[in-house]
Amino acid sequence: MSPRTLDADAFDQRENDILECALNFISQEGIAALTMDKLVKALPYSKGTVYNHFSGKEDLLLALCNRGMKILAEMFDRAATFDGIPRERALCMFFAYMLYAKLSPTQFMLVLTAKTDSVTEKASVARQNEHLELEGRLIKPAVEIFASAQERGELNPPIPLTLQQITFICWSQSFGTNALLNADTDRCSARQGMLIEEETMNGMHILLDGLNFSPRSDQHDWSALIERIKTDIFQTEIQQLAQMGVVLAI
Amino acid sequence: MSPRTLDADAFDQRENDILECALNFISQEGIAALTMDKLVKALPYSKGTVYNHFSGKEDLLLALCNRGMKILAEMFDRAATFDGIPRERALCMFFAYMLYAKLSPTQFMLVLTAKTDSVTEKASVARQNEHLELEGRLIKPAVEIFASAQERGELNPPIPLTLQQITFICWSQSFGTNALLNADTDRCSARQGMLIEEETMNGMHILLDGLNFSPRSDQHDWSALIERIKTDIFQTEIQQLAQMGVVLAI
DNA sequence: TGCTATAAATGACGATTCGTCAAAAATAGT
DNA sequence: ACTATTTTTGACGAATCGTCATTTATAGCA
Repeated sequence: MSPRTLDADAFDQRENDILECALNFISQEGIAALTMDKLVKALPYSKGTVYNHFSGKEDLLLALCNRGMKILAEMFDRAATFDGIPRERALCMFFAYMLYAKLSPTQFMLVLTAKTDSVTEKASVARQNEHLELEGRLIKPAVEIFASAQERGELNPPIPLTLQQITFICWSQSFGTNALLNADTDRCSARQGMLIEEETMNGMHILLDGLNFSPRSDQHDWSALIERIKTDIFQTEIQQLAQMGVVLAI
Repeated sequence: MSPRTLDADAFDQRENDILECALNFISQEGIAALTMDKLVKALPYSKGTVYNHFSGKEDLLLALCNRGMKILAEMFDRAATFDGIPRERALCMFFAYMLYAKLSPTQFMLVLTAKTDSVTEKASVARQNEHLELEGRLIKPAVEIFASAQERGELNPPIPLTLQQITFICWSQSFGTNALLNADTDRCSARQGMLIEEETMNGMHILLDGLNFSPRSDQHDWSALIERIKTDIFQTEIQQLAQMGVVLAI
């Protein structure tokens, strides 16, 4: 009556295979060079199967972006567990964002692509909802850090702001810095000599000082904090960067 | 011996026609729907002629982005002439950025597209150099404002920063806010209820306070400043927004 | 072990899109 | 009117997209 073949996790596994293959391709050849035909050729599956997972190229790109955001969410969760005062935890979180941008530049740049109309217009609704949910999940630990700071009286913005607004402002800063500095930097005079790791920290300190988030940037040993973050929380990521030949400037 | 037909400004005029047509198309149908074939059909020129101006679709998009940046540069120049203290002029400038993003959302979003690899990889080198030069031109008046503030002793960052770094930090903040809030906002909980005009100003005040850029946010009548900016400098733009049915929340 | 009903995978196909280039049209001097 | 040269044209081939009729694989059943 009902004999059939269903896949349980095999489906997810295969979806991951496809995404992994697409990421490899993009990393080597660039987004522009990725076509569904070429991707299929590099895959042990057929075109129909790929289209069974993704409604099209844009949907696949957004899925890849979301996959990266899950990794980032995990890093954020880890940052939230950092054993320190709220301002230290906040810095740890945005340090994680910068680390992700350096570690997976291709996937980070997909966030830009995802915010582009071309994708917004063609990716599947389900995938876009997933993207928005992930944004919410990313924001959450940050809001909690600011909340705990507020409870402890360590956060006193000069103008009335909700926790969401405070989080959003920091997110904007961090996003902007990563987006602008992840692109080729040498040729633009305005960005010449800027390092993503330094400017992320500079921007954050200025912002947190502006929020009256104590202790202020000149009342604490922040370089010691960076060292602790690097060894205690993100040792794995630092090692991965080292394997890529990247050494942080801070 | 040498009889021929050359175009002087007619060439530029036609290039502008093409861009205008492309912008109309994108505004109505979206970037994804724009194809060279359709664009040519909507144009009194042939495909070869269009390709005589632009090396391809990406090149055209970047040209459109650059065209918008020229308008923005003009707005920045106007902002720099604002008769006020440095912090007022700085706010005026980033107010202009926000205004541009609201006034020409399509063109603002093209900046994101322009930073995407697909474009970076396919647009012509000349167009990309133009883009970088325009970025430099945009930054310049901002640097000068911070320089004058520094001379007057009104700018005392808690950590040592060059004028370029200070400018970059503010640019990042502004760029991030505009980019994140220009996209559809309702569905993401993290951005719910956020207004681009409010958050731009909030972010800027926090940042400038963090830079010890006097007078601080709570030591001056900034709402009066906004009114002056709206009537004295950007009256035209405010009217254009009004015609679009948009009224600023501030 | 066959047999069957259904799910899943396949890849050939038509429709678009891109960018090119040989041919046609336009132009200014003679 | 003729000519040398620039400019425009749009038909073309290659590449890409997404679909869908067909084929293959599988699980239960006799």
